Amino acid sequence: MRVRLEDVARAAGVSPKTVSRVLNDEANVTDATRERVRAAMEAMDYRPHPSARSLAGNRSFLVAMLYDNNDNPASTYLAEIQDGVLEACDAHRYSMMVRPLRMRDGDFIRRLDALISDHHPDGVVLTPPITDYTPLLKRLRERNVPYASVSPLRHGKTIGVMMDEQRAARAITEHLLELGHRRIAHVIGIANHGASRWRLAGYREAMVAAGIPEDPALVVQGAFTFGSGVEAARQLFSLAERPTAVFAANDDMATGVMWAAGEYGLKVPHDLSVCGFDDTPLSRQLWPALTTIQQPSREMGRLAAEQLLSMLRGHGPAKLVQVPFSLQIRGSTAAAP
Amino acid sequence: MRVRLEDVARAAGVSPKTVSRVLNDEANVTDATRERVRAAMEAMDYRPHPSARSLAGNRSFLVAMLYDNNDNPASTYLAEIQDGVLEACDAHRYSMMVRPLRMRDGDFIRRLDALISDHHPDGVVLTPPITDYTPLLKRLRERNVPYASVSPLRHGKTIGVMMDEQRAARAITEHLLELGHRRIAHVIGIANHGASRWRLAGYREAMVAAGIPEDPALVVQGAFTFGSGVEAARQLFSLAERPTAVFAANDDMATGVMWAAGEYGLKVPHDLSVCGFDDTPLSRQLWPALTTIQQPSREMGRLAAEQLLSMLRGHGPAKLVQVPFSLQIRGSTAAAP
DNA sequence: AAGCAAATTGACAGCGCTGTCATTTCTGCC
DNA sequence: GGCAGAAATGACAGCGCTGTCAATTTGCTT
Repeated sequence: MRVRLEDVARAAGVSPKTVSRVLNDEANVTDATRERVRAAMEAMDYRPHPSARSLAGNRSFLVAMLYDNNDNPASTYLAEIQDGVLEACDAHRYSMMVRPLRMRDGDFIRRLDALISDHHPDGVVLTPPITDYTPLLKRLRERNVPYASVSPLRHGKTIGVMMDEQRAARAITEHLLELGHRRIAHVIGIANHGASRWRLAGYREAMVAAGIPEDPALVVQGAFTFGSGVEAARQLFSLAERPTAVFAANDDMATGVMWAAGEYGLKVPHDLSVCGFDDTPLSRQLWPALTTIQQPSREMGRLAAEQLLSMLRGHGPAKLVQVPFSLQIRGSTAAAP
Repeated sequence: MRVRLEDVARAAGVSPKTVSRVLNDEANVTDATRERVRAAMEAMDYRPHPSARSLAGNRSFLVAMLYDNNDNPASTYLAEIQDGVLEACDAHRYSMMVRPLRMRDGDFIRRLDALISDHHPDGVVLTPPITDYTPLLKRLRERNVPYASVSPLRHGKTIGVMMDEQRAARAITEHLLELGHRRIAHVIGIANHGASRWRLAGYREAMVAAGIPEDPALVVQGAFTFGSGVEAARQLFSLAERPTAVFAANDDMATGVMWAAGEYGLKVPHDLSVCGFDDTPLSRQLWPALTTIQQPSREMGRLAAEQLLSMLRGHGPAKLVQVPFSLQIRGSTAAAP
């Protein structure tokens, strides 16, 4: 038989309401009472019934994680964020549900409404690129559902987590410059994604600072996929004056660049330096291993959820926390030929 | 203000209980009444409150998907299954929660217990490799939680979904044999995973049928990762008598094999044919594209959940459904040199 | 047309919690 | 020591549904 709050109350010699107060960390309970109740809960292995809690308390203890599984970045990235969000939710005894939302499909606002009406999440975690989709943000505000974002494009009053991607991109470009490279190409990610913009901006910033005029032929469009990296690289390698280094906006594209280098008989890193962004597991498995920027995706998911939860629980003002990046220098970059 | 069941009842001129019956597709409601109630629900955009439903009805309308994020196969595989499970749950208005369970950690039974006590899932979907972990299955039965499995190792009374992986592996090996290959190597996946066993068995079956004696040097251990594929291939390419074809137990390892081929100056498919298993997005992006077995992961997730739900809803006996595979012949395999 | 079983519908309590507000118990202070 | 005000605790209703069982209606027989 299930242990109920009432049973705990009887065991601890207090009223059910007091047990409820302890359960919810409310004020106005003496330490002695609190301790007694805690002990009773522990002893009886009491587990509050989430449905009863949410029915009576008018909150769901549910966080929904929204992602776009159409236009999405690498699925390992999302999987890691998901793990992080889950960890934070678990820690605070919230449950989490995941929700794919295809923004290209027209009905996503209806699907969002259905999610809210059907499940009443207390809050929502947004992942790129839907962190930046204005109609969606608007609807969430209208419906009064708090949200936290992972790597949002705008940093206004948004809460969540971000990394200084522009500075990271600048750092990795500077690494190439220090190795003596001058003709450094950049492969852009999907247009309009914040990640693409920042990384391009960081690349440009470093080049300008080094006094190298921009060569438009060296900046080519990709789409975050391996295949788009291959395409972009073929374009670059067909140039009369080839680049000696390529900075791709993510690891998948960088891998594509390395693949294409093989096709053109270019040895990495001897003839061509390549670097990426994200530090996916793949990047370490390549040979040579890929120089890249480590982005702590799992941790970012955790922190975003943590901010959301601290807001939901009224623990002071939540903010947009910044996580550090780290430049992982590996075998794919070397001195310019 | 929220529309409640009572409001619908008033609008339809029936008792709340009757609306409840319609909501739950129960018997003993005349078609006329049912229709009237349905119309009222529709008109008022009624959404039942899940917590109230589960509190009163003693069921949660929740399905948990369990996976091992430690020892896991490619995360895209899990992501696809997750999408499929979600689709099925949505269709039947169940909610879904995901649950990583690291079987290498000792506390996974405790974590499973916590999941059950905290969230009361009505059922559980198991993904490889935890489909086969006996203590876990035992605990689920003890706790009386129904489950469905994706690609379970044992096919006893388990419900869920499977593919005839052995026959698929045999088919792809036969494809290599038809191309004239005799020295065909196999890279095994993580030991004990059902996938590894079946694929090895299918390979052997085809070789035996073709009358080719097994050369133990051609069967090497891998671990489903790109890196392990590279390692395995290096081992194979160092052999005095190299294989002319390699069948790797999944696409990631096959990609590793192709990578290593580049290191050894072997042109795929001219000098070496390579094939994989899974038909991951990556396999199409490679050049040459990878010959592989298409496994409908998303569909498998959906079907497994569908079986579970039909069992939960008492819609006849659920079973272990089988999905077809399809051999995707692409550029990475060609006639033996 | 009466009579009976089966089908349909409804009344009501209660699932396990929390919100509201009343009550009791502590403080500090003159 | 007595009193006001704050802090701690408790009583009780009710969140939105469903299970149980009783009441009513329907369909069928004879």
